Amino acid sequence: MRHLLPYKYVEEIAKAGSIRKAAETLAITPSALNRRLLSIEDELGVQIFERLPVGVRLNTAGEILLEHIRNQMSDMARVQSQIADLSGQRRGNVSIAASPELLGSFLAGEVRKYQAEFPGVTFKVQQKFRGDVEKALIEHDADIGIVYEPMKLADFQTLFNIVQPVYCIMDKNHPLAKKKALRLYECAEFPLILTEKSWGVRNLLEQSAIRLGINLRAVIQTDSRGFLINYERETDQLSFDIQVNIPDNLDKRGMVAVPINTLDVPEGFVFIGHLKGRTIPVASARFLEQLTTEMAGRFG
Amino acid sequence: MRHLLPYKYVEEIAKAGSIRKAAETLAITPSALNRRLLSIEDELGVQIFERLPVGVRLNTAGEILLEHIRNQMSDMARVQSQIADLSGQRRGNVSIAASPELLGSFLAGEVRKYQAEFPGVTFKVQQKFRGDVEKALIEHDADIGIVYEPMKLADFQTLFNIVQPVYCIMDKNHPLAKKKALRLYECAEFPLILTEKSWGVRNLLEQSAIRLGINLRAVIQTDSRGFLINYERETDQLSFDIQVNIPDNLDKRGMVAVPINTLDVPEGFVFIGHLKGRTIPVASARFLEQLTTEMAGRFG
DNA sequence: CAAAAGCGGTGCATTTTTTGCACCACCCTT
DNA sequence: AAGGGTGGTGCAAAAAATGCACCGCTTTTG
Repeated sequence: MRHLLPYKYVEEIAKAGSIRKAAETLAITPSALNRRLLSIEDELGVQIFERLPVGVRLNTAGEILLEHIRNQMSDMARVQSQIADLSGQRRGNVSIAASPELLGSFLAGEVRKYQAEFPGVTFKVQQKFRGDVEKALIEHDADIGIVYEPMKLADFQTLFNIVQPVYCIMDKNHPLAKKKALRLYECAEFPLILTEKSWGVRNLLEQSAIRLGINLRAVIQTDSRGFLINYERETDQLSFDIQVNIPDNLDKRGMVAVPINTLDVPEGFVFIGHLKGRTIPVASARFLEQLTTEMAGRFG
Repeated sequence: MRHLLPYKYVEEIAKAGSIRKAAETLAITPSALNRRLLSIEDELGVQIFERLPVGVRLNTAGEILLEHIRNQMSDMARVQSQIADLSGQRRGNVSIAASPELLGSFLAGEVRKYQAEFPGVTFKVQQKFRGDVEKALIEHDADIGIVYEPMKLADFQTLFNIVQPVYCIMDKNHPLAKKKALRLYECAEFPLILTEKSWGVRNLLEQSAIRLGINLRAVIQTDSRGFLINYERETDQLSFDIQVNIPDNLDKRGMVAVPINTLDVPEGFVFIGHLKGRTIPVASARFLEQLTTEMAGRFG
């Protein structure tokens, strides 16, 4: 859309913090970009950026305008998506910001299923920690937010939520493998594979450990789910995950998943939704629908 | 805002139903306007208007786009208003769509009071019948809606509502003038000054009359409040209005207002609000605030 | 039934706008 | 004091938008 090029320029200048840098990434001359900015400010009657010796920075007026710009651009994306949908073609981009806990096999499977049906739809999946999912929505960096144990939900329009108990994953020959449910102190006797503290599961475990006076001993601490998958574990080591991520074929890999007593470690909540007051593009809305239906069917 | 000129063009073409006519009111050549439209459709990848032998008409895609355009333009107005407000100047336009019942002395007084404080603010006051107020909001023809006895409120965000009983207005020497409250059959014995049936007050009266088996005899029927004000009435004639429109100095004009028994004629409701999901400009928001505060104080 | 009038669309010359280049004044870091 | 960074500006070139004249078409009019 050529007519909202000025918007793109403002956004880029704000992001780069300098006209010259923005001009570079926009592939135009600083002089041209500068003049466009001046002309916008002229039309608006006020400055949008305050000029610093090292560049420019948005002022209050600029922030108001930038919010409008972001709304406007993503609403235009919605319009295009909706128009494309009219002619039967399902196109567009589904942009998801999710906590790392939710980026497991489940989400990947759902994306694949959706793409098989609508090959014209592209996906953008970003990993964001609990507090940052909402931020990504606010900045229109993502249409859909999926959070485990969110920190706040002020601008978050929840469309679906579900409880997700924490499971302990171990070798099928592990001493605890035959139990129906585990107490946390039982787990604490073995070497643990844990994620970073910023993950929701780890947070639940730590808080429970503090409350119960238990010390969790991490032999491996990582923030990478990929590493966890590829790591060939010792038979006595334990790891943790939420229900949604436990694959059906876990036993074929010689592993089992045992739930942890919810009195010890409370169930966490998964929230799925979008930014309050937004109408998201058709493709995103449909994927959201598929996601929640599937979740409700499998874990409701 | 030069960059949303294309939007203005699309809106005007849709309104005019013909490129040539639109070009005339936009003061440009039909050729130029046509090319702009073609370029927009080209960028969008689909036609926005279907071409008829007698002109053009929006298709579905065009309607989706037009809704976006209207949202976008009025949100830009809000941004400008908010930015202007930052620098201490209160500027902008307050656009009101109100039922004729509410266009009496009260609203006029409030507008005057507000303009005395903020001379930079302009007002646009449109009279709309009950069902059309909401329509004006949807089409972004007005920021604020004020309705008496609305027909539906699907897209209406109510910020304030208040009951408004119907009063009977008469000469101070009228036989009924000394009463505390009137029954409808008492009024029906005298010649009545009534508004058109599309007015909410008239509607309330008619429905009550039907229910009670009373016949209302209108000696004068008008849709003009101005006429009512200037009409020098016979001493036995009765007119009706809602509480909010009864001026303080009514007795100085030798008239009195007597409420009608609410068992006969139920109280009507006044709703004040704006379009759902909108953030209205600062000036409008402030005026809305003044309006509701004043109403609550005087009639709450 | 033919002429006239209205419609959207297009080629071309003209006008307006935007861009790129070179350069200025300024501030901070070195 | 020098060097590298910043935003801003005059001027010529490039690009985009516009107006004019005209086409093909359909509906309306006489």
